[in-house]
Amino acid sequence: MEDKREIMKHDSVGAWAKRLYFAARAMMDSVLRPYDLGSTQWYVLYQLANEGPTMQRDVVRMLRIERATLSGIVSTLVRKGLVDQTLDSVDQRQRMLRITRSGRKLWKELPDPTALILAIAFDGADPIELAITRRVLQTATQRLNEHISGGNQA
Amino acid sequence: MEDKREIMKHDSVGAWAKRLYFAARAMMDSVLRPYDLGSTQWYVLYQLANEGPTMQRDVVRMLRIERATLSGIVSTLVRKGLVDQTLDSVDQRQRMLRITRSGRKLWKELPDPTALILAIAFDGADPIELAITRRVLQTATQRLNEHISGGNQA
DNA sequence: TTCGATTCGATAGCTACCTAACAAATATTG
DNA sequence: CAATATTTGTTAGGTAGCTATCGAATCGAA
Repeated sequence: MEDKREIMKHDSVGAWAKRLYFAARAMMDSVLRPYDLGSTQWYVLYQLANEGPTMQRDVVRMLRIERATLSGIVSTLVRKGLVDQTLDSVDQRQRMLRITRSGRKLWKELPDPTALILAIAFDGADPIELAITRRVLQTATQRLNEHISGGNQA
Repeated sequence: MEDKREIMKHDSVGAWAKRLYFAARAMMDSVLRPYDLGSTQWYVLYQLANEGPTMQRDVVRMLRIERATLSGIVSTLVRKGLVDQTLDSVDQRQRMLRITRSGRKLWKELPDPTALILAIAFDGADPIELAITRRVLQTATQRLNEHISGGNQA
């Protein structure tokens, strides 16, 4: 009764990609839990703390998530008082996101969970093998994405 | 303004693992959408159709998800009439899951989305590179998981 | 200039994951 | 045997993703 299939079969690359993603998420969540922050909330804060005020729609592009997803995350951050969201004066459709004072204060206390994950997961790994892995994953991802857009549009 | 960080930095292995997982999920979802089934629901059906009735807690182990997560998925499948859930006669804590007649009927119409994903993503890829990739991902996952259990318990 | 298309954000409703807390059943142990 | 511990499943509440749809603002083109 051994385990067989998660996303895709057996112990395929796909199954391991999923497991790595979940392990990394678990680590990130456990680092951020004391601060009551989710992982994507952290990314938004990172952006605003390091690059300054950003249009909401640019954050969508950078994080590669849907507008609707970010909309919820932003409203959570606003509710917590970490971010504020104002109408852009030129284009009234767009919203400008800006970290608040208390957001910046929290940000200063925060560890960088991504650095920790990188260190634990890949420290000492062979750079060549890492490069191969990256390329294999990237190629597979591209193929799937092309198939989805191609198949649905043509 | 290029994209920087998803889970972990830049175009790290971790970031690509996440992207591959989401691309595969998107493909799986799009194949299953006409049948009104989610990906994990499909895995549960797969198990019950191919291995026969299974204890709920064994499904938890095989799918590597939390009891609470499966609980919700099972109740969805029961609501749809695809699976039934009965008390075990010996151990009244446990529930036995069994595919229903209409579940089996649906199962016969269903394509295998995992085969499709494997074909699109990895067909023609170098087996050696795939093996390397699998090993890199596996090692990284193990390291993260060890760190989580180790760090929290010791 | 007006009418239609596009863009941006919000909302509703869904899947899939998680933790925490609880109740019931069973196992263990003093 | 009784008290305690463990196992199993559910519920509540949270995060993170998605699609579909809507309304408001803006842009373009006839």
